[in-house]
Amino acid sequence: MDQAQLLSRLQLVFQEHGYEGATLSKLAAHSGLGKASLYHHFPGGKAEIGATLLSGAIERLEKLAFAALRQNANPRQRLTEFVDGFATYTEDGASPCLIAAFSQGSAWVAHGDAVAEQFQSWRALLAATFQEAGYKPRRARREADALLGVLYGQLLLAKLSDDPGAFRRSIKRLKKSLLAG
Amino acid sequence: MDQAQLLSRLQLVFQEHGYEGATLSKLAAHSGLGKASLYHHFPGGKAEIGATLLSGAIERLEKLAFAALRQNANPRQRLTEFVDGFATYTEDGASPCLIAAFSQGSAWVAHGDAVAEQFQSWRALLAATFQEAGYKPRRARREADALLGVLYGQLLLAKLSDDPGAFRRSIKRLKKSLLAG
DNA sequence: GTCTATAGATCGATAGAC
DNA sequence: GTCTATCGATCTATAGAC
Repeated sequence: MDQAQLLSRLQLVFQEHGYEGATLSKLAAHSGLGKASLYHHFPGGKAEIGATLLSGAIERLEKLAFAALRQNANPRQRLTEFVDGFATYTEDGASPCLIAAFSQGSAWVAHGDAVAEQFQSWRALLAATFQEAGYKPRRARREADALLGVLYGQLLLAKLSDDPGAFRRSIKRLKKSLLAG
Repeated sequence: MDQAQLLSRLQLVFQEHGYEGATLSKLAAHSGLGKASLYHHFPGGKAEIGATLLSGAIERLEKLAFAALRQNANPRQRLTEFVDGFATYTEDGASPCLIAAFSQGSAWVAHGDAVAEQFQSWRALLAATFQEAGYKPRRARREADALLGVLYGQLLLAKLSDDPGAFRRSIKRLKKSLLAG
């Protein structure tokens, strides 16, 4: 099994149980490795596994979604590409995404600063793009917050309603309203 | 300390750490009671504490928010009252709300059916109200999903961005667009 | 109704064989 | 690089004094 596949299996455990609920026993069982093998790959134990997954998720979300906002296309085009990228990001099994799972309890204490900084940077980038699209600064920030809120909210909604299609439908809606508004 | 205050303190622990991360030691420490005392009040242990809090949260959300949708006012008026009620519900310290905290891991397995049924019922009620407001059935369901998604998403966003005001601002936005759209 | 003390299971983490 | 065996800490839950 290669590294990417191992990380993917470990990530599922964190997403399913949250950071504190993802015990080493569960991580070992779902990865097919013994506990000691996990410590061979991640000497820092559970905290290092979590940090590796979290930074990987941030990197992937940056590359798939937010990078589109830094390109040269017109602002509304960039925004719809961002939404598409976010949808792609969620397709590798990231139902309620890993970053949300890490926003609770001791995971937040351990890794929260890095997440919070990255998040604020993304938030500012998105607001700047709305501003380029013609919104005044204040309004642009609120549009950015609203868009982020919808994206995260729909992820949770898809799980609560046990309806994966709900997320895809809301993505289509979002793109339409972005192009229209 | 009365029962309501005890439940409120216990709820904070579940919201902070998620269901699996809310250990009896933390629950005892934050409630100011010993572990054995908790078992006196909740013979079923952690599972009963969780179930009590969850059904209380569902009841409160029904009463404060969704009940408004069952009244006789015109549909758009009911919808804005629903949004107001949802905002009120979140003010008793329910940052990312308890129901969201229970949507992970073993809490979902233990209490998920009750949550899922209640949630689908709420979702249908909200869709019906949008339908009364003039939307066709399909469109009404999507408006309902979008609204629920925004509400839940903004809760998470307020935590990630460490900006409680963001939620309040998005509520104002939502009401305006509901009245306009 | 609350406490201390503790049982038995499981936790994160390590040692050492292969 | 993976395993079994095991450590001390912490977990859920209980017993019994007050």
